[in-house]
Amino acid sequence: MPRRVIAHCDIDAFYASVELLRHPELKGKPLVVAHSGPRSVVTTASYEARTFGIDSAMPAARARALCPDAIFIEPDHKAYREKSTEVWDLVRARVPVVQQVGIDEAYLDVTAFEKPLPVLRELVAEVHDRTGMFVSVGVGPSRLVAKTVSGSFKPRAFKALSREQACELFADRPTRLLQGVGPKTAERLAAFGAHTVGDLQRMDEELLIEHFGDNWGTYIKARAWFHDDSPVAAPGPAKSRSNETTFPADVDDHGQLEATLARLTEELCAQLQRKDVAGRNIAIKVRLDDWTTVTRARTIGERTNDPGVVLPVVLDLFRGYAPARPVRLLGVRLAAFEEPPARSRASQMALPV
DNA sequence: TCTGGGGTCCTAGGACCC
DNA sequence: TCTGGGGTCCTAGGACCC
Repeated sequence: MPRRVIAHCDIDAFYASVELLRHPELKGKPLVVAHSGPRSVVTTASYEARTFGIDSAMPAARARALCPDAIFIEPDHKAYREKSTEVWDLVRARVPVVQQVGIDEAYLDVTAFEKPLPVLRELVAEVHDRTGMFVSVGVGPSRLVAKTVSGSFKPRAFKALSREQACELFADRPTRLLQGVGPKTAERLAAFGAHTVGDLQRMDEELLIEHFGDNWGTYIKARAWFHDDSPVAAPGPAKSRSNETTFPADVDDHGQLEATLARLTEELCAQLQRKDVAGRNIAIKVRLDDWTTVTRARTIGERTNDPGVVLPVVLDLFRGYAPARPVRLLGVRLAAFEEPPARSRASQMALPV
């Protein structure tokens, strides 16, 4: 793998920062962007709110308990999309290889620049001047190093680290720091005594492979040493689209559940029609009051985005499962957007010439 | 204080075909 | 009466990410 210079750019407290631009009088106050429902979670907390222990994905009710004086703002996704476009258009105007990840993050391959850091400095300054957003930047030989650096030094991070420096600097941090190690893997690793990145670095690879499988064992061991050769590449077209909703209170009336499935299906099909894609795989998702999650799927012969075709399948899948407990969440999903596979010889022969 | 919504990728097992 | 090996497609669940 030839030498690479990768940057990870992350807009600081993105949604909260957009709100502060529109409501400058709130500057310095703890700000929480979250929907108002009883089961909503925090989308973004300003850094003032984070000092109270509030963080993304936390139940909004808990955030309110932690900081009763925090100002809660309903998300305005249209405004965030527009601001996001402004920011990443400026980035793409200066850097040709950009992989956007979500609304507020991107990886940049800046290997081709003779002096990447000054280029990135100027970019951060320009983005702030023209959009009001602060971008944290981590730089390293891989996406993993860049991402870990930006995440560890934000807000307003600007730092470059070699792989060796990352191995040393993050050795005492929890394994969870590594992108790819989620709560479950961190828990399993802890059961082997691997609590920190350094512990994982020292762990016997054979033991990891034995317990985590060939792929995953090799992968997390490499991550602990910050080895990562994944390229910065624009993602391909979407492989699936879905629409789901959590009820404010659990629902056990099947009439109401089916009406919700009909609405979700209509909305999803309308979205697919706007994007001019159609799928052959139709799936439903049902989450019960005890948090068990069940999916049922069916692949049909022809691609479709017609609710008249999709809804009967959705309802059939739902009736086949017929949840016996109150339902918390319902979802509908379409996938398999690519051309159907070539027909088998048998079915070809069955067709008239 | 109970835990959103939109995605991706991986695994395991079964059906079916050659 | 017992029993191959490989490949593809599909379903269901789970982990993870933003």
